[in-house]
Amino acid sequence: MSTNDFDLRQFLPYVLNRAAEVTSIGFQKHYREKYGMLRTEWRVLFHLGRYGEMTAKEICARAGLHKTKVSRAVGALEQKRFLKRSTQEQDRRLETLSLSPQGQTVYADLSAAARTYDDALAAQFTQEERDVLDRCLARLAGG
Amino acid sequence: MSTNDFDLRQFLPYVLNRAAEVTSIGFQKHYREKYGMLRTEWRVLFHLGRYGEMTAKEICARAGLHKTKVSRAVGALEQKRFLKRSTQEQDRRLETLSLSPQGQTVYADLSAAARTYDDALAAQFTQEERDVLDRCLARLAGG
DNA sequence: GGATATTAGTTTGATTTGTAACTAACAAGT
DNA sequence: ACTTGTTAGTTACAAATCAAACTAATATCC
Repeated sequence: MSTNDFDLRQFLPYVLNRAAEVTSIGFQKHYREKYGMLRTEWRVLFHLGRYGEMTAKEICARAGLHKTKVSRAVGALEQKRFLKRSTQEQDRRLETLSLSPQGQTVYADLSAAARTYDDALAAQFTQEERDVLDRCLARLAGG
Repeated sequence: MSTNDFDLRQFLPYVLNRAAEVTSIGFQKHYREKYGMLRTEWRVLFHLGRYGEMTAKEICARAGLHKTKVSRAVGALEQKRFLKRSTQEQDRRLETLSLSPQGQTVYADLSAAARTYDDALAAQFTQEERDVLDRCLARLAGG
């Protein structure tokens, strides 16, 4: 049981983190340089743009984000006029969040950039590799 | 070109990040709860334990970490008495870093835990899936 | 040999994140 | 109605990160 037969380069949390960092930095410039957004803001914007209006709670659940992160991201997106809040009548604790027209434009731009970026990443793999990769990552992330 | 045919769940940077977060949190308790270490400290310790003594510069290159992160991690590990520094004679800017006996014990414990943890993760996959996954991640992380 | 440039590593201050306590609205039992 | 509990979201403070400026040692150019 030597300690020397364990290689960091095969330790999944490590390799996943490095791959995530590398690929994230590449995409970051799209939302950061162009719109001054943070990663969580981008995720929140994406969820609203892709899946339609919803409450902060729902975003937390779908995106796997803590409510304080979502709260701050929503505040920042509101300041940028990318999203609107409207308190629900039947339960005034709940706010329905939705993108403004400007937010929708930003979403359209960024989702197109994301697709292009993802295609470039996918070009490194065969179709079969990509299928396996997606399947494995979904299993890891979903649990 | 609808914006609605792009799914976040197939966007590689997003899925990689979620998988990395989920798997990292699971392993975190081993180094955090037991030894009060941070993720960067654990990475530095691991590099020294696995690959032998080296300078901070080399750790930066191998681990893909910024020098400020390494500097702080080295300071923290030194305070915990897990590593020693020794200035090189021929170039006194360089410090050779190496684990103390105590640090080696910690490394042995954590690398064993890492292997167990990784085996549990790997159990979700067939051997072929795991091979493809490792290959793809290495390609993404290495570029 | 002395000015200038590099390099290894550290420190500082601003930004970002995490944890936990907090407010406000609603629900439910008595 | 009124205490108690729960839920949605915010705020406050501590911890962590990032970028840029800094120090000290060495290398290089004239």
